[in-house]
Amino acid sequence: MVDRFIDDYLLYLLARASDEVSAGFHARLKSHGLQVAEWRVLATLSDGDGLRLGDLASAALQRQPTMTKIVDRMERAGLVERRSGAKDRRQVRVHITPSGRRRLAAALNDAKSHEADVLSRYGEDDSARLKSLLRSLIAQHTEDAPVDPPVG
Amino acid sequence: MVDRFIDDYLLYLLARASDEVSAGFHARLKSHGLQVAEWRVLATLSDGDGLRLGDLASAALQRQPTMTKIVDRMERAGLVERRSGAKDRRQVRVHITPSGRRRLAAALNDAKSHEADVLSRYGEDDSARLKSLLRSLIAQHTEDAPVDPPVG
DNA sequence: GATTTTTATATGAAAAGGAATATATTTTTG
DNA sequence: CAAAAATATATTCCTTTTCATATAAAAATC
Repeated sequence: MVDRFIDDYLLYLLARASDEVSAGFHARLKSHGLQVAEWRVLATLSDGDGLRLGDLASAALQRQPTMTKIVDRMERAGLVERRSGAKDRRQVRVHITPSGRRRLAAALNDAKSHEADVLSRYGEDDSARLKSLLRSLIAQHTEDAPVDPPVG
Repeated sequence: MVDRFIDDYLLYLLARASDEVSAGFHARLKSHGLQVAEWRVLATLSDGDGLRLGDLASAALQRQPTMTKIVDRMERAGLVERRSGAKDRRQVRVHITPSGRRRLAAALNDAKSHEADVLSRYGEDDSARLKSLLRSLIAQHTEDAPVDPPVG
């Protein structure tokens, strides 16, 4: 059981940690009437001047056609709005609405207290180390789009 | 951009790290004709005497009704089989087949080299620390099903 | 500057996932 | 031991996602 490859496999540990640690908060989100991706959309749009739909998709860890539909839903719900802003008329900039902002505020409180609770088991050092390692993993795979990817 | 709450939010860092780090390997899986959950099923069943469907579901980070359908598919594909083993006749034990084992072996090679590649940027220390922190997060949220959950 | 290529978003059909519940079996309780 | 509660898996219906591709606009090329 403990000697299976997968139990020490980085990708599995990451997925499982994400899954288990998030479960409680994601249940809270549901009670706010938000899906996980919708929460990420609101949190991403909270400041700044809107985001292009494609950028929003990658920020929320979704594919572009999925984000089109998420924004459709959220627009219907009045949480965000599309503005055909820029000079490039293909682009759609998505903005958070006042109603979206209110919804976000509620979820944000839960997010903060949940995170504090999770990290309360760790000291400053370990908390910082954990986040730093995660950030480094993200950076490693974001910056470079390798011409000849190592394993494929 | 860097000062948004979400960019320093543990749950987002975990999800994003998992997503980005896994992307390359998951693409490889697809070329082996495997979905992520299917790969986890095979890797989980690789040793031992089969697993109950429900245990398999949580090992593969899926819900039980989803796992029922995954096992349906994989059984049709000849990768696993259901055996109505135990004394408890409600239980279904899922076993990997020789064909499933062959498919697993191919994916396993990719998994190992991919992980080695990801971790090659880190020393022994950081690699161990990362895995240890992840394991600790998992343990924290697995062991205890708190009677009165902190945030909900 | 017309044609080709690339980029951004949308659409549509099919696959997958999720919540609630059904079914079958076992365990518990009185 | 009969009735009730609990457990394991399956099923149904509905929502969401995915893949491939369409559409529209900009950029690049000749």
